[in-house]
Amino acid sequence: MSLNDRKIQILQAIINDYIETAEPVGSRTIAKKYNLGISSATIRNEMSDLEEMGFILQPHASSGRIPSDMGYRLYVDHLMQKKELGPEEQKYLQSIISRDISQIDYLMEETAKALSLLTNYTTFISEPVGQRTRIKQIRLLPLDNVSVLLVIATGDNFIKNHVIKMHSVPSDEKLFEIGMCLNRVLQGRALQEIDGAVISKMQMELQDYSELLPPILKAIEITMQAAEKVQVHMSGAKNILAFPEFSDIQKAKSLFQTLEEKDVLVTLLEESKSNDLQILIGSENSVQGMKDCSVITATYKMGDNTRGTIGIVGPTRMDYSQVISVLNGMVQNIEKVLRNLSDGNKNT
Amino acid sequence: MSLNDRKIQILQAIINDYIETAEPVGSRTIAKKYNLGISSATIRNEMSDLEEMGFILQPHASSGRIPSDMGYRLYVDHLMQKKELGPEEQKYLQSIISRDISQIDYLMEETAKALSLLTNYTTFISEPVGQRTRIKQIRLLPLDNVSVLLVIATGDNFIKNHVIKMHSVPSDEKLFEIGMCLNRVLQGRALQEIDGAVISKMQMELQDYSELLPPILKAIEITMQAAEKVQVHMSGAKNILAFPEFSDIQKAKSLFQTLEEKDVLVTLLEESKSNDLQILIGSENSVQGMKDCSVITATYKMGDNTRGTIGIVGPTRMDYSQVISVLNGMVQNIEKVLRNLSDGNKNT
DNA sequence: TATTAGCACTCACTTATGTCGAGTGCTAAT
DNA sequence: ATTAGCACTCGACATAAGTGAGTGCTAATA
Repeated sequence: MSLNDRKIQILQAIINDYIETAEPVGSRTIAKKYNLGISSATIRNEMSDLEEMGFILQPHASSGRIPSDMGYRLYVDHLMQKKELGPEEQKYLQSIISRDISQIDYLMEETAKALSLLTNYTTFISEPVGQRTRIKQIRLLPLDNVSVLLVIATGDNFIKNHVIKMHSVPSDEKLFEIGMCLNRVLQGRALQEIDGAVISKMQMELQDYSELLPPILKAIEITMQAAEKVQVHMSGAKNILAFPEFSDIQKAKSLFQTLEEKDVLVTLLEESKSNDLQILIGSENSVQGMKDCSVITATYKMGDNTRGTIGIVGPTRMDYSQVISVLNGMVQNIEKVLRNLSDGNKNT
Repeated sequence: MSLNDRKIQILQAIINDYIETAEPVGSRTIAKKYNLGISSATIRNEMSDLEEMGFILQPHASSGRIPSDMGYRLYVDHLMQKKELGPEEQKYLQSIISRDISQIDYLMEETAKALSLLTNYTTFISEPVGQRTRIKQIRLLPLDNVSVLLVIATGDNFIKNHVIKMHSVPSDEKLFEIGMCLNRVLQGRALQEIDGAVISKMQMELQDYSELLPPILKAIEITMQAAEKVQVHMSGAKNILAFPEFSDIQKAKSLFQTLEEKDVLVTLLEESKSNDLQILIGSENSVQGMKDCSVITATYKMGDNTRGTIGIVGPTRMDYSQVISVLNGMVQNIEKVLRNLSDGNKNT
């Protein structure tokens, strides 16, 4: 029993129909709707074979067939034809990009919103992260007479701040001096590389300010820890409720539960980071609680090794080709915006 | 027909029972469960009166009664007895606070999570905002050979950054000089107070750097605009799905829709800011799409005039007294953390 | 030999019907 | 003023019958 052309045609028909209607599809429907030139009886025989091979299954005896995860996998890998973006979608993507976005979290928020609106699935997206764990530059600034501002620029040009409270604030010059010293010693280092040796070196150099060093080091630690945390933005969670596969409130609730745990999403996105495009269908997904969903992730780059990931979650019966095309379009857009942000607007 | 003691007892019984069971409560239930020393027939007569007065209503003829918004209002204003926090709740609140939280958005996130966990309702919380629109201090720092970092401290000691890209970066000293000038002119001003006069004054003082001023001003504008946007964090949206009043997927979906629009939430929280505690019951709520919900908001302060608001949304049949006690406890906790943050840990 | 028409059978879904129980309002007795 | 009693209402639930989309199998056909 081989997967001949006709079987593939039938499988394709089943998948297309099921993606559209969410109803198990029967032999007669296929015979009528898709002109394959064969009768429903023949289709029935072929479907029986397809089921035996594991590409489709029956929710219950004497019902139509639905694609299995394996069926979707075949579809995604070999059958699906790539859709091009429609003009109105293209226009919409443009309109997102055209606005003046310069705050990274705002860009993330808007992107997620746009994607969930376009696809009607749930979107999440992680900020671009690269050399974020390395210290590029440190500064100390006097803020008022009890506060010193610690500014740390990380390797991927993200900025983190921390206000340090002190009983008395050293002069601007002294702070500058301390800052320069910190810079000399810590530049290029990650948090976990700041060990005893490094600290005692700083203590040596900053003997005159020995009482200032501990709070500053503490602040650096806190700040770098925060910097290492990857932010993730989500949008369109409500879309889940529109799908018949989640009309059971319990199912919807448990998926929501999963989506509310940011750690899970971060892990998921981080794991996908090495692939430009990754499709996880149903049980292929390692996240418990998403076994009934498919997740499509796409990675966007921002020069060097700085990258972030977008994920779209939907029922396994999702419109893979549409999501992929929208995702590709969006990745291009984001990369364009980020390029503008990092070197396009020099001094103008 | 007056609202005598007995009627109030009955109303209270109805409300308590309905909050607990979500089922319309009948006269016989009350007679059996609450020992009021009167028969179900008498209760029936009183209930008929209470309905006429508008405190309760019948979902359909020949069913039990449920409280009306007006009934809840009476309950909240006069009948409800304030609950004290249980020991395990108190402990839980302590455990949230005891952790070392120094990043404001992390504090918000954790607070929201804790509240939604404790109450089983949906929580949202806005960051503390005060003199955020006023510039307290401006600095310019060289970052690398194409980037200058703009640091703005706002009146309420929040820090905003913006990376400005330039073809060539002036020396440290020059940037310092420019920064000081900006400081002199802009300190204490809000974005909308930077008018033509102010700008030309800066142009005068910074003649030598005339080509640098426009991008810097642009960056200041963008940064201050971002600073004015109030961040709001939400948690526990999924809890909505557990309530029978939202077992209709459509209803749940439309509430989700509302909750996903951050602007709506921000407005809601901002409007409540002048009250320490505010309770909006069902139709009292001005937000369309929340007419079937009650919203309890509490405001926390952080010295001066800096304050933020916490909101908890649930069905009108929510456990008002529990939410209020948890909310009060949490406000105290947050204020403690914020106090520590702003002056408790001076130089230690 | 592959295909197809025909047929019996399955099973979810819908509709109709009856029963149950919690609840009400009214009336007459206490 | 209160209460017991009674007729009535109406949603919830269970049962039964009918419908339709679907299947698998068999025998006839190209």
